[in-house]
Amino acid sequence: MADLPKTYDPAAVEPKWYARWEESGSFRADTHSPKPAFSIVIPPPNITGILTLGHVLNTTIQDILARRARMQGFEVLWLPGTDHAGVGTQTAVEKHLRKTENKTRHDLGREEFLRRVLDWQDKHGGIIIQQLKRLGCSCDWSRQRYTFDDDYVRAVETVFVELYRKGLIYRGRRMINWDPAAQTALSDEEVIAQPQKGKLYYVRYEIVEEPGKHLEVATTRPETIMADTAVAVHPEDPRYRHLIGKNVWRPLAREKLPIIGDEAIDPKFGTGILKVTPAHDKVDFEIGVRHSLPVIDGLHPDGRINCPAVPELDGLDRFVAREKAAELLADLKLLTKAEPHENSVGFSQRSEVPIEPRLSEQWFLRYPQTKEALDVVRDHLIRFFPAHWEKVYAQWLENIQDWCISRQIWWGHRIPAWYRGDETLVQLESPGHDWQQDPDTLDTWFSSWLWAYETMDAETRRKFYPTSVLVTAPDIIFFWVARMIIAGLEFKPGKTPAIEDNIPFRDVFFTGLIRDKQGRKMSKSLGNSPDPLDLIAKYGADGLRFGLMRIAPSGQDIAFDEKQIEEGRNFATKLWNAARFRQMHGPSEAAPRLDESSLSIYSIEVLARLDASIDEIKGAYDGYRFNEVARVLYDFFWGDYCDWFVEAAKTDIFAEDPARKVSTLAVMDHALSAVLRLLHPFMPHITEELWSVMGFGAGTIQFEPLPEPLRIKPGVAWGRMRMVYDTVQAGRNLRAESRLPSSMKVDFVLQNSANWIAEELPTMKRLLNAEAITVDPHYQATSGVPLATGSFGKLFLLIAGGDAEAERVRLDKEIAKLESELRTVEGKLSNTSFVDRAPAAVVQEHRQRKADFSDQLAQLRQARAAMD
RNA sequence: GGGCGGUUAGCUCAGUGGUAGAGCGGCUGGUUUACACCCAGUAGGUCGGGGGUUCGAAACCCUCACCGCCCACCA
Repeated sequence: MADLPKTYDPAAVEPKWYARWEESGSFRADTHSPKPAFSIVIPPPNITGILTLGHVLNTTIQDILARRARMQGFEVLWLPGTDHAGVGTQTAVEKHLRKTENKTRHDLGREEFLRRVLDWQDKHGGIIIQQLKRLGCSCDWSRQRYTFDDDYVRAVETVFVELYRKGLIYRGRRMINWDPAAQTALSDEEVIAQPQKGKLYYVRYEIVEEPGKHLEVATTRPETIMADTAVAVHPEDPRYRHLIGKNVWRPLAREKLPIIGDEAIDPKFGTGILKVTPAHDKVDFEIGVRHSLPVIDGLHPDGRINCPAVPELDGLDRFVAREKAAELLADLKLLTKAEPHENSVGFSQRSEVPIEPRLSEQWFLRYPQTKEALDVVRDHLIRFFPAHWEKVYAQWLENIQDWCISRQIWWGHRIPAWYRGDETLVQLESPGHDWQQDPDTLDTWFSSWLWAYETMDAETRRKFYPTSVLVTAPDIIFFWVARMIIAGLEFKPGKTPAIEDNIPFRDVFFTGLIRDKQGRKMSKSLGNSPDPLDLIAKYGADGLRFGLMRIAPSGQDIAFDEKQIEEGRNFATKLWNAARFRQMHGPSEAAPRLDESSLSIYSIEVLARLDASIDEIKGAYDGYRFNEVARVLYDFFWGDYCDWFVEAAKTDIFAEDPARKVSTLAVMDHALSAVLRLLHPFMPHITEELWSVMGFGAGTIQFEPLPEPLRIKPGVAWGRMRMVYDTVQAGRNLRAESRLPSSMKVDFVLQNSANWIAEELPTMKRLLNAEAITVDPHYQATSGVPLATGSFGKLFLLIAGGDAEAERVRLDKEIAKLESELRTVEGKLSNTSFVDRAPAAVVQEHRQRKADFSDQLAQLRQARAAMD
């Protein structure tokens, strides 16, 4: 048995064990294993991403589940990989290009740009994998996958072709969300509505048939007036219904527009009249379809105005044009007013600019299996933790719209569609040299939704699909979770066609979001996201993991505080030192023998509490309450085991009776061994190190079975132990209330007649730091003796050496305190700049205090001298 | 507009019908032979407001307020 160093050094221990685990193939999943299967696929981080606290939370939970499953005897597959992250990666490379070469991707051309992306990927890709390893993640790295692996790409394309042939994927000219910065279409999910302060402009449109009379229209977007093709009122609106069928003059790019009636108009908003701009608004587009209105596209793809008829506006950025259009209208005396107005504007999730609703030719998916996807969650074939996410999920599926899957970016899976003139072919291979492939790529999520099974070969799938649990953040419940469920149900990759064999996972655990202390989301731009690698350097991976898990309540947001990580580190140190203490008293037993008849009451107590903790931990795991598991382990180990049991056990350990010592050390071994195993999923490195040093098992802790409760029966021990602890607590309290230094030796008298107490007196003396404890059922105290009453009877505190000794101690304290204060004052007064510059009154006050302190001190010293 | 979370000690959070808890921070005391990344003690809370159910509510019901999130075509 090696000696344990005085302090635990995670930086040395953690990488050592990780390397050994990898070398020994501990994380490898065996498809031929007879053990039952447990599997998780990692939510693939972006290939060029770096580790965030969110990843730490997410992957620590997965690691905990995987490691626990191994100890429970499952064959575990934790399948890792990365995502090519289409828009995200492309944006990063474009930004870099602009900064270093002042070029856009169009300057380079598609081929060269993609070469640059691959360079970028080679340079930055995979960093996050190394970081995950540093955290201790027990993924089967031999199976690492990438959404851009050749066969994965082929699978994505095949799915596209298949869905096209089923008629579920189609190409159409429809209203989509256009990102003018990235210049690509986006799905509805990639648009984030944000309240925006703007103005509501009231614009007068002259009625053609009634010259001089106007209709007033309220709009937030005067720059799109040139693309108006009608004005609309509610057909029942008494103010305006007689005007339906007449016309107005469009105030910019003057043109005759019909006044139409449509139910979609809210008579209570603004003036109750809507300008209809079918090319630039979803509602307007639908109105346009109902009334066969022409569609005028008044914007360039980059968001500039496209309207040569109004040269003042043509070519201006849309937001500049908004101001300018208002000015033009004001000049024409057609702007009545502009009042402040707050409305909700859709922003691109990626480029953070307002999206532009735009009519565009794109590829769409009509979602299959939506009803089935609802059913599997509602019927709990797939269980959500916490369950309230079921409602959010259902709400989305019930209102689902077709998914715009084509993107006008270059980094991604190419759409397998081929064109020649008016002909279109959808197939994997090019039909011939005179055919042009569709230039667009697919939404990244169109590849991610196959992740749960396309990362596995047929054999692996037979053993490990469906996966046991998915651990993810709730912000991708629609992007990923829901779509994976749909993909599983649609493509049926399972071993039989049965629904339960094809859902991608049985449980979904939604983590919380990590926020900073002010409750803000962690973000790069705010700079409020600590680098997990720094935290690992400071506190160790185990400390970070445990600290984070202890404050991560199921599914609730977490306010991050580095203090919590520090506590995780402290807990690791505590564990280390408790093991050191055990080790100092001889070698541990791998299989300690516990003879129930010879156990001390403290042993029985700690074993019973261990039993209870094991039960609580199991219950907490069943509900994915990881913070509860961590809390139970922390409380049991630090409180029950270290603070009470070890301290009480010292009586036996330092005493002469070998039988009691052996028994107590056996209990320590049992408890430590159990704690190490229970803790291993949370703190894999230190537990492995201690397991090995203590010699609890011949090999790695990773596959050791978890401890089972002994079902120890406390009998009379519990009551006795409780009484001892109560006495100790009361005695410590007495001592503190009497303001005695904790180092000062004191005597206690316990007024109690139980004869078993004699046996426990040495332990009570130790815990109370008492010189002596006398048991006397008939003790008569003189008045004024401090006393406590409780289950133990009465406890009296006697100062060894009598009251005089107590007084001596008290005086020494006060003298020391006064001396210190006096030094402070004298220090100030000897500082010339203080004496010269401070207000005279302040200096005077200090002099007074110096005099007072000196007087008091003299008196105290005199009194103290008189006692000797 | 609809939905979902949350509001408990200075801070971060536990606690789902039975005497308000932990850690940190504060204060007091401590070189007790595992650990100062520690030990002992202690102060601090009309559990967001109001109403109701109950012998009893932090917890259950109603309502309001505030914070956060999600969904939604009010220009």
